[in-house]
Amino acid sequence: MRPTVHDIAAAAGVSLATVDRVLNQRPGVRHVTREKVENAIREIGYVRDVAAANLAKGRTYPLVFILPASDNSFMHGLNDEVRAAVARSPAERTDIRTIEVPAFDPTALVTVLDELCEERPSGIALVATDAPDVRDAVDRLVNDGIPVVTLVSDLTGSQRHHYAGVDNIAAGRTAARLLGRFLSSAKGEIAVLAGSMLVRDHRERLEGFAAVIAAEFPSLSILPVIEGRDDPEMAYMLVADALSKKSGIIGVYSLGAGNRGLIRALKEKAVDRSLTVIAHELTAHTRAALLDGTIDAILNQNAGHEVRSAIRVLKAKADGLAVIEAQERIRLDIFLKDNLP
Amino acid sequence: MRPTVHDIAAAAGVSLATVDRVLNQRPGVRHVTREKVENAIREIGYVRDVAAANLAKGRTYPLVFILPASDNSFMHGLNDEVRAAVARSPAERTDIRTIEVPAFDPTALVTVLDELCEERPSGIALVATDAPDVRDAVDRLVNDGIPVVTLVSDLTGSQRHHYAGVDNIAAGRTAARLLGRFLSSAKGEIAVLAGSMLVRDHRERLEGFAAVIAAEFPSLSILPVIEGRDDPEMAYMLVADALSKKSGIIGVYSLGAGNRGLIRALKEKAVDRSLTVIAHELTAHTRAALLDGTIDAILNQNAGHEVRSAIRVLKAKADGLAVIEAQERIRLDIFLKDNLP
DNA sequence: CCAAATTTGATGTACGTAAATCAAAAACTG
DNA sequence: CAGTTTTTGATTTACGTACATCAAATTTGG
Repeated sequence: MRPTVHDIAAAAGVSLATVDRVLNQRPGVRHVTREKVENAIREIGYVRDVAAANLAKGRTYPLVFILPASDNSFMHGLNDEVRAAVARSPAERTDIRTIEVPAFDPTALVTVLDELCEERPSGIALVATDAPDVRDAVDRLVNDGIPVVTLVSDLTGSQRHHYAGVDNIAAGRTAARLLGRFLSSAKGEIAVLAGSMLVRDHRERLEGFAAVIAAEFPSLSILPVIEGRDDPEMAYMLVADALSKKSGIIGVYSLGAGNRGLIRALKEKAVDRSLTVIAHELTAHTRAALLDGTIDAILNQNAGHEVRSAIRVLKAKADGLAVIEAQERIRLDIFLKDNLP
Repeated sequence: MRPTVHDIAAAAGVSLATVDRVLNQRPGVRHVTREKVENAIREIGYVRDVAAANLAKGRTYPLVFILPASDNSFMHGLNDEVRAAVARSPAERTDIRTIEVPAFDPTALVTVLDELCEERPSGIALVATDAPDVRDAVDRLVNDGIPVVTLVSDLTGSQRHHYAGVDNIAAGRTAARLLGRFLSSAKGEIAVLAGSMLVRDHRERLEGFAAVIAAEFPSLSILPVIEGRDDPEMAYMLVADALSKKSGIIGVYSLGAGNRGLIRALKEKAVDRSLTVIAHELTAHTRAALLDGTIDAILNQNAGHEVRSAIRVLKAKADGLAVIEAQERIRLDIFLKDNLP
């Protein structure tokens, strides 16, 4: 059986109360006694039974998720996952609240963050808009001792405790290599559809994509980025327009959301052309497009994993525990029509 | 605060003892009373506090992992993950034992399984060799009420409770599409290196691979499968031999283990040829080969996820709880040189 | 060396559930 | 309706930890 506090007390030759004082860093223990206990803990390999501890403490973790109010499938999916986490709340001792803010709006985000400074929840997860004001607001929270993790998109230069999302530079590079190899030695132009260069994840994907295309696929040239604000309608118009005007396009990389619009544009304007298309985020729309051949590959981040990881990290930080970075790494999924879940 | 057993007792107008009898299906409760309690549980939305229950029960789960004694990186990795799970045992209330059996040896596997029938652990996970004798031995265990999950490779027609591994047909199909698209319209032969057709995962990968190549890439033809028994030495000799004799080979699919040998053969015999190579399992060797361009893509199953999933499922089955299949789905990782972890 | 302050021990209660015991009540049986 | 069986209630202990209280021992300062 694993050792308990009683075993430590016996091993260290002190009382249960003293062990408790050491374990929970309460005052009133002499230095020598504290060391005796700590040695005993190490020697018999005691690890606190977290379940029992939480039971005794009756602790709950009030957490806040700040999500952009974007009308695209990915954000809806992210919302669903947070709701699923709320449903698991009783078992996980969490108490999760969601706040919606306008997308790509640093000011709104800062307002919300500053309000939370007062409320002092156990932890905050936010989809960051990458702006200095937001960074400062986050740093204020961090300095106030409130754990903060960025979700999906990171915040440059901030002191956030953790980023729960994929490596977007790697994602862009991967997209480039897939596109480049699928197109073999063909020569032509690549259209890139993004949401906004205001969010770091989109900027990084583009950066990685452009780097690999430039270095390894010189026969491909990248057209100026189309910013569709993750909005299906806007994406449709912009992409349809580009396809009409540019006849040299042989590939498309959609690195943001709003793929509904992209797919519609492709079906209307590119039926006769054999485009190679790579998109991000597996949704009902992109899945159908992958299956019918409109899209050739989908890069995906699993929103469920991201939400669960964010919660685990926030809880750990709230308790001052270490995070196993390797375990919290969010993988980049690559889907072809054959390995869809 | 979430409801407790006391709340149910009050709501149902019965005593705590009766609630306990219903919750833990103990005898001595009239049908009407039982229903009263069950209604109360449903109405106030009670969910058992598993942490508290486990604490009270002091329950542990003796589990057994049966792994093949193969000297390749993947199996070493699997072993490491099981050891990591052993390290987490105290926190997870598991008590995990590992048994090594000779690889591809149904008889040895059956012997071990039959011994476990006596020992009656809480659950068994095994890397199955796909043979009727093994299936019968597993079915005996299942009929004895012992939870059994297959790990990495499944067992045809058996009543095992769960399979913790990737969809190998999908994996084979994915490999075929990647290879086909990377090779574009090139014409030539594809060499396939497998471990053994005695294990179902390898058979299924081949099946999926061959199906897609035949249906969608008619310019490619598949050479007779090379069986390297997941052994690096054997794989080296067989692949080197094939590369020397067949000059029409333009692609290689390695669907099993022993890639150390494959890589050596490729470096020695195919420096001058531009082969497209897809292999399974990310190890130190395949990773290096992917980075230096010897391998073009790696399909991977995350051994850690498989082991953790197997444990979760075995525990759930031991307690007669339902498994959330979607959560236990093991994803197929696709690695290019750009998205390595 | 005495008083004050600090450190330690002893003990009890609580968290939510499991499991057991024994008594009381209710339901059946003939 | 008495006697038996079944069902229910009341109560207690336990799991491992947290936390509070009060008394006792030890150390410290003057």
